[in-house]
Amino acid sequence: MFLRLRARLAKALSDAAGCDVGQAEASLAIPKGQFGDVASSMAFHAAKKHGKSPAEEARELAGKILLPDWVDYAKADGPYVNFILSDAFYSQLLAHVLNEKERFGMGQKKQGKTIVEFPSVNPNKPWHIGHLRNAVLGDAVARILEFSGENVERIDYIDDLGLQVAQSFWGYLNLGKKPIGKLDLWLGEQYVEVSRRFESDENVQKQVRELLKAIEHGESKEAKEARKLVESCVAAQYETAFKFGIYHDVLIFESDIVRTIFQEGMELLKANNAISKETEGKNAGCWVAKLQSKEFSGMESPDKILIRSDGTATYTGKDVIFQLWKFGIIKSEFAYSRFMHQPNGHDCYMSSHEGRKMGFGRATRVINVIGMEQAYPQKAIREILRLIGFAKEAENSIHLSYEHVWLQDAKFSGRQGTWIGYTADELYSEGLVKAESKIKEDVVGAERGKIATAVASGGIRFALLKTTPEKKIVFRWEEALSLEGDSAPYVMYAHARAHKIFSKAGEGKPSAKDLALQEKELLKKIMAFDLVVQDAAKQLRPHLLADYSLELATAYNKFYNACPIIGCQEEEKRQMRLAINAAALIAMRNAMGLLGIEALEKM
RNA sequence: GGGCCCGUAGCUCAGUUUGGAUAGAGCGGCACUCUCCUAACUUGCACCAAAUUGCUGGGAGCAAGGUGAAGGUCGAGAGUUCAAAUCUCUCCGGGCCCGCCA
Repeated sequence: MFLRLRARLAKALSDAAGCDVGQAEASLAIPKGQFGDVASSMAFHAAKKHGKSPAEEARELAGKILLPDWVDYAKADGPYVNFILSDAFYSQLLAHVLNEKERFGMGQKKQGKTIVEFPSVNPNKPWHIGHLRNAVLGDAVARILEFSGENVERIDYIDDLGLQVAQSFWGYLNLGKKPIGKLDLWLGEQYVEVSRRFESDENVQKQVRELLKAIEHGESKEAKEARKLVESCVAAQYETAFKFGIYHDVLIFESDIVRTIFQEGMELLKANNAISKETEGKNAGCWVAKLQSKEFSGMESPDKILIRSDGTATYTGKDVIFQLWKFGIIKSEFAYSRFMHQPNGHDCYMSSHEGRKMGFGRATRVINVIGMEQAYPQKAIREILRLIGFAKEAENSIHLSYEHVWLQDAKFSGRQGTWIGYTADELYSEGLVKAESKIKEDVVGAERGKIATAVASGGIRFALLKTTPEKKIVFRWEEALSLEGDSAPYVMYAHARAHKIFSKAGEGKPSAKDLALQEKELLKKIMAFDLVVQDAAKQLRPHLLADYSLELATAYNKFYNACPIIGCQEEEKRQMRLAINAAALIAMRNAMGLLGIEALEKM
């Protein structure tokens, strides 16, 4: 509810200081330490305007300002104006939270649609820890945007025409081994072997190339068989995704892009003179886009090839067309069929040869969650959109980049198999074992399993989410699976405590009076939730919520220790504390939901 | 050659967009809170998770909870500003990108 409080204070402040509301709003913050509940640095700006000292100005502002009843009083501390919140405000806050419940912190419904594309893993290997970072980041961003009021569509791009898939398919056909166990893992392990053969044996190379060509011609027997293999592999990968609460709305296959929308897209680019066919030089015979903006000026050759001289599309070429489709610029439509029913109750669809038309795509904003090493091609896509006159779409093409997960000194390589031992499934199993060891012995059966899976999944998600995306993560088992300190279980535990009290004694009465320090601190944290959601949504940074949920849990634990709730002798105080407890419970649950951490009622 | 990202406590990281008061957490280490053992004493106190008996001294131990203290040239330097971890410039260290690969 901070946003509402801030708006009111900004109005009063700008009236008193005689300046802009926006500036007044920007000057308002929740300070740390004991400087007041809300603080403004407005006096610095106003003082300059009025030719006074900031301290003098602050004194004057504090005396003059017409305060809403949410504020008890304002005081000047040196050049700052600090506001002390009133019992009326805290009572309002409690009533608001208890009333809104799972809607507490939500933003207003917005127009338009945002597509979030993630994690787009090659369909010939299992997800490893690095892929999981992408998936968890994309998933959390999607949850946060949805909560903040946006209409979100989760898309996964399946590259079923790549060399990697052809290699794996060749191995599947020729190595004479039958798939055992989880298909994605089997394919991944086999791919390491095929890749070795591919590099050392020219004959294998030739066969793989031929196979790739056959796959690219959609009608061939090989193409159909390869597609089936790819679909099975993605289904296996999604078993992993579901363990971590990650779901999608639709899968778009590269082969369908080539078959259904590519032609129209290229015609559009040609018609807008965005691309041209080179007749001489090293790119002779290729269709290229000439990237002329400043960002590309330092490059040796700012021409981006979209169609090779042999007439096939480059990766970037297909990506450009795909991006055009995401914005609804291309009119050709995919056919869709159901891919699978997901454990969250929603069906996930896929583009396919046959099926019905559905309303996917046509977004107003597109967020591609892709590693930062792809910054350049992503920039090229934006530039090409701009070149053909879609400036707004270019502006709304967002590359949500993140750094990779590292193994001490090595990177993950599908080809070299350095991922073996670090799959998302293995991480999850280790997490389960670790979680099991912490659960009290008297918890048994289904309940025990439920706690263990929630802790393993939530713990790993949190470990990957708490760091800002642009920082690389060096993977260490102990840290990824840490259940102490800055971790999901810490938050989950605080929630379970609050729930226990709630289930025993109810939600009390939302009336605040004679608040203790710990009660105030907790209420102020609860108040800040909408601000954090707004920031996280605007900046596309889920780690802000990870931080917030830790602070909230800490504030709750301090409150819990300092203020007896159920056993409180004064009935009025008891009712108030129950209300604070219930409000904290709601705030914790909502924050956890945005991170994809299950809010258990018992641990 | 050009460009992007990172550098904050021993370790792992928030804070940098939007400049504002003493730079925040977690881990590890230290001292408590808690449990057990042991020796002596006996007055009060005990509310929510856990437990059903505890408290003080000595010893040992557990920790998804709490408390306290310790730990900092914010990579270096300069500039802008009333004010710089935050903005600008230069430099240092690390990573990544600039393919008719994917």
